[in-house]
Amino acid sequence: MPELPEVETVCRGLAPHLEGRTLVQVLQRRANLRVPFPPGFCERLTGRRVESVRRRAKYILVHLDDGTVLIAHLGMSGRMIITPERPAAWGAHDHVVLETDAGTVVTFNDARRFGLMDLAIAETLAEHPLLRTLGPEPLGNEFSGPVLAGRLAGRMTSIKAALLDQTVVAGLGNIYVSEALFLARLSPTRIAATVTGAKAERLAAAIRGVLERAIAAGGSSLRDYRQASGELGYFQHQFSVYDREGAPCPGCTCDVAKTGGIRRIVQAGRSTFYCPQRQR
DNA sequence: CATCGTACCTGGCAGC
DNA sequence: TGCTGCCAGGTACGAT
Repeated sequence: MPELPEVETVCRGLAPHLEGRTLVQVLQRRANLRVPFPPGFCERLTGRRVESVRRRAKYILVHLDDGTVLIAHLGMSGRMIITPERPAAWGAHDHVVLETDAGTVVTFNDARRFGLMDLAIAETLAEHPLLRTLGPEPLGNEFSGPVLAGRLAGRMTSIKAALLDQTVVAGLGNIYVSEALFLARLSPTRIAATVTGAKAERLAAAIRGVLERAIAAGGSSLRDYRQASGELGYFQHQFSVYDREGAPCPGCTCDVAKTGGIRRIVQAGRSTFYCPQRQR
């Protein structure tokens, strides 16, 4: 999955093809993804004009002219494929198809089906169960060291696990949590509640910085992730620690033969990568 | 509430 | 060349 930078990249790729266009045909090629589609899914979208394509956390939000909002999540393996016309044959995991009055076709493809689509009403969007409990947007004006520290207060779990919790801060995933903790020089095993003051300032700045740089690079292309345009992102070449077990720490000068370089541990069932010398 | 383990689903890859 | 087991960007849910 795509984390915040990949979802942002997908939204930016979709916007020019969807905004201002009318959805002339919507196909739903199976009954459910991670959850069932809402009743009347295709009918409620067909004939509607798209006003905007936005992002909240890792959700894509497509606002339509009647106040309906299409909520889409890419899960781990979801992709939006844009083609100038309907493909000759459907792919094995092409689940939803949106065709615009320009003839452009957007196909939602998701092999693992951890993604989902739902419909909401614009006026009550923030109260939707999928969005209601989300923490602040890390690229928003309201996000800061003190805000982050406040949301970590009282949390006795690791800072790694806390940052993966979308109610603490929205949009981070397994890659960018490792990267942000490295940049902030904080150990992933540190108790979340101990990240206060200057440490929280460092972490908030690291989160914002790494997400901004990843978006500028078009996201990270690992395995099946691609931009909506089909292009690869390039941020994976800039990872400091993620998937770099045993590699030299880019911030340290110590001998890899002695330190073992970047270390991989498992927290809450997921890989974490970090430099034990540099991160405390 | 906070926290943890588990489940969901498919595909790619290393190792035999 | 198979086969097997492990791993993968996420989230929800139940148990404690």
